[in-house]
Amino acid sequence: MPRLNREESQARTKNLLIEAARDEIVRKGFAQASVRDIADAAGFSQGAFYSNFPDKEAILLELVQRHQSEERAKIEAALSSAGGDVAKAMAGIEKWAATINSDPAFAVLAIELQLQALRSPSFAEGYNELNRKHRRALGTFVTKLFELFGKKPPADPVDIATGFIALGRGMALVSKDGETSRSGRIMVTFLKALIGSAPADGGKK
Amino acid sequence: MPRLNREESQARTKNLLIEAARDEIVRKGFAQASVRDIADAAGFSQGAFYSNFPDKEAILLELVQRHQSEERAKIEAALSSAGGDVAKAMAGIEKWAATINSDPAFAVLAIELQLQALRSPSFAEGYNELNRKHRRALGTFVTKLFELFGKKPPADPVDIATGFIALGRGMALVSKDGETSRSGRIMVTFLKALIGSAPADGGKK
Amino acid sequence: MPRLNREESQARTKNLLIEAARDEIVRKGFAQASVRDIADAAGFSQGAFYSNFPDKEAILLELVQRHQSEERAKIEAALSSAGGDVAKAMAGIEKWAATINSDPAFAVLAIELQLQALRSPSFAEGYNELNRKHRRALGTFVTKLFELFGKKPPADPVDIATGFIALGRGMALVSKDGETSRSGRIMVTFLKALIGSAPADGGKK
Amino acid sequence: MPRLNREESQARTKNLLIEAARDEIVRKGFAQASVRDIADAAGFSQGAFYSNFPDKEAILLELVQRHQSEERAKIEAALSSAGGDVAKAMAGIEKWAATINSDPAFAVLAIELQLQALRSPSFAEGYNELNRKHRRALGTFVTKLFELFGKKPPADPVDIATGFIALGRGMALVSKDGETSRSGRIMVTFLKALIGSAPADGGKK
DNA sequence: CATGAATGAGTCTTCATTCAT
DNA sequence: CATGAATGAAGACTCATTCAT
Repeated sequence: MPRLNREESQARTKNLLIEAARDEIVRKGFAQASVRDIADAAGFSQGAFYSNFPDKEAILLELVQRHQSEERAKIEAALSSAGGDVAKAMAGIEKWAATINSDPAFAVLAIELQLQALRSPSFAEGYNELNRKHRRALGTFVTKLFELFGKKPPADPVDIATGFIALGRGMALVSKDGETSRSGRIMVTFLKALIGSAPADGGKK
Repeated sequence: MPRLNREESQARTKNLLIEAARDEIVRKGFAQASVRDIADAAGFSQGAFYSNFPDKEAILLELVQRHQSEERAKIEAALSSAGGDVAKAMAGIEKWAATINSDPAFAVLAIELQLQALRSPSFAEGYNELNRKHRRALGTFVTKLFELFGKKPPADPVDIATGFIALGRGMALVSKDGETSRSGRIMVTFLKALIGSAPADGGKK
Repeated sequence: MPRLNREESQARTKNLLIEAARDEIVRKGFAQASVRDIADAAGFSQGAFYSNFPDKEAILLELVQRHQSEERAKIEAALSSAGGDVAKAMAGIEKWAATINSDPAFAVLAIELQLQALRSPSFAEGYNELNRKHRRALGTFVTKLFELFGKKPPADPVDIATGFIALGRGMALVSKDGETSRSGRIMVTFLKALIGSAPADGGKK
Repeated sequence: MPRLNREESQARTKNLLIEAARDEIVRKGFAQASVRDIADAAGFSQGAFYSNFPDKEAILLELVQRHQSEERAKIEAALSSAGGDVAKAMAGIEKWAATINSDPAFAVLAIELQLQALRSPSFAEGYNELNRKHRRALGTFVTKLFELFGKKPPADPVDIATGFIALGRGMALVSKDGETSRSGRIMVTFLKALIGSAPADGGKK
C-alpha cells in the first residue's frame, strides 16, 4: 500500500464513502441507509462523513454523476464496437441490454435518485441539471443507431432515449434476481420494433 | 350524513386511513410517511391505525390491491369501448396513455410498492402473489389488442404487458409536472412500433 | 398513592419534568442541560419530554411563569405581613433579602432565562411579554413600600424595582455558597439608602 | 504591514483568537461558541487554537484578565478626571454609568465568565483568584469617591463596589438594545442615594 | 374500537480534541 | 507553529409501537 499524501488520502476516504453509500442506498433505499451504516461500511466514523459532505443528501449528487457517466460509457461501448456493421451493432445492443439487468442495483439506484429529486427541491436543483445533459447525450446515441440502420427515428431521439431509460428503470423494479434475462429480452423486443417499423431515411443529413 | 352502525363506522375509519396513507406515501415515500402523519391526515389518532392494521407495512398490501384493480379497470375501459373497431381501440389506448401521466402519483405509488417488495421479504410475499395475477390479467389485454389488429405478438404477451407497465412506471418518475404529455407520446410511439412491426397472425388461435 | 386519571397523570408527568428541568438548568445551564438529563432526572424517557413540550426551549417558558409568580409571592409575603407598621415592613424586607440568596439557584435560573431571551428571538417573544407584566407588578410593591415610609420614590418605581431585580441577579452570580449573607446585606444597604435619601411625600395622591 | 518575526507572529495569532473568542462568546454564550466558530472568525484553523491554548476553557481566563483591567481603567478614568472637584466627579461617574450600557456585550461577557466559574471548578480556581483582586481594587475606588464627598461609606467599600458590579451585570441582562439609557439612570439613582444618605465623615482616617 | 401518553431505539448532526503532514 | 481530516461521544429530535383508559 503506497504512502498517500494528504490530498490523496482524503480523496480515498471520500471515494470509499461514496461507494459504501451506493451499496447501502441500493440495498435499503436512501431514507433507510443511515449515515452510520454508510460510514461503518466504508470503515470510517460518522464524523468522517461530515468532513467530506455537508449533509446526507450531498452524497447523492456525487452518485448521480458517477452513475450517469457509467451509463453513458456502457452504451457507448455497445455502439462503438460495431464500426459500421449493422449486425454487430445489434449484437452489441443485445449484450448491453442483457447487462443492464445483470446489475439491477444500477437501475434501482437511478430510481432512488429520481424519487429523491421528486421530493427534495434542494436535491432536484442539482439533479435536474445533470439529468438534462444526460438525456441529451443519450439522444445522440439513438440518432447514431438509427443512422446505422438507414432509418429515420419515429420520434424525437431524446424522447426515445428517455423511453428506454424509463423502460430500463421500470424493468429493474419488476424483475427479481432470478429472471434477470426477461428485462433484456423485452428491451430488445421494443428496440427492434422501433427500428423495424421506422421509415427509411431518404434524407441526406 | 346517515347514522352508521358499528361495522360501517369501522369500515369508514379503515377507508379514510387507507386513503390518507396513499396520499402521504405518494408525497413523502413510505419510509417518510409516519403513522402519525397518516392518522392525522385521516383525522384519527395513532391508536386507530393500530386498531385497523397490525403494523405500518400492513396498509401497503391494501394499497396494492386497490391500485392494481384501478389500473386494470382503466385499461379495460380503454379497450372495451372500442368494440371491434381498430381505430377506436387505438384512440382509447391513446387516451389511456395520456391519462396515465395526468396522475403521476398513481405510478409513483406503484414504484414505492415495488421498492418495498424488493426490500422487505415479509411484504414481498403478499405482494408478489398479487402481482403475478395482475400481470397475467394485463397479458390478456395485450393478446386482445393484437388480435384486434390481426397481428401476432412479437413476444410473450405477459412480457409485453410487463414492459409497458415498466415503461409507465419509469416515465412517471422522469417526467416533471409540466411535461405530462411526453410520457403518453412515448408510450404510444412504442406501442405503434410494436404493432406495426408485428407479423400478421395467420394462425387459428 | 392515589389512582390518577389520564389528565392528572399527564399533569404529574409534566410537573415532574418541569421540576427536573429547573434543577438541571440551574446546575448546568440551559445549553448543558440535555433533554436526556432532564428526562432521566424526572424518571421518564426522552420521548415523554417531547410528548409534553414541542421542543427543548418550550420548557423554559413554563419555568419563567413559575419563577416569576414565586418571586412575587415572596415579596408580597414580606410586605403584607407588616400591616402599616414601618418597622415590621423593614424587618420583612430584610428577611426576604436574606432569603433571596439562601436559594441562589433561584437567581441563577433567572439569569439563564434572561440570557436565553437575549439570544433566542423565538424565546424572547414569549419571555419579554411575561417580563413586562412582572416588572409592572413589582413596581407597585415599590410604590407601596415608599408610601409606608411616607416618602416619594426618587425615580420611576418600575425602574427601582428593575434595579433591585438586577441587583439580586447580579449578586447571586457573585456570591459563592459560603457567603450567602453578603448579598442580603448589600441589598438592604441599597434599599435603606434609597428610602433614607428620598424626599418626604407631601402630595395626597 | 510590517514583517513580523516568529514571536510577534505568534502573539498576533493568539490575540486575534482571543478577540474572536470574546465576540463569539458574547454573541452565543460559551457553550454555543464552538472552537471552529472562533478559529474561523479569527481567520485560522482549529489546530491553531490548540497550538495556543491547551483547551477551550483556557481562553476564558485570558478573557477575564483583559475584561477586568478594561473595567478598572474605565472607572479610574471616570474618577481621576475630576481632580478634587465633587461636581466633576459625579459628572464623570454619570458618563461612566451611561457608558457601561452602551456596550452591554461587556457585561454579558462578565456574566458568562461568572456562570462558568460557578459550574466549572477547574475554571473557578483561576477565576476566583483574579476576581478577589479585582473587587479589592474596586473597593478603593469607592473609598476614594466617598472621601471626595466627605462622607463615610455606609458599608464595607468592597461590598458596595461588589453591589454596583452586580447591579451593572444584572442591568445589562435586563435592558434591551433600545433602552440602554435606563441602566445608567438606575445606577446613578442608587449611587446618589447611597452618598446622599451616608453620614458625614468626621473621622480623621 | 379509539385515544394519546409513554417508550426505546434510532436519526442526523455538531463538536472538542488529536495527530500526521 | 499551523493545518484540517478524522474520531468518538454526545445532543436534539422522530418514530413505530404498546397499553391503560
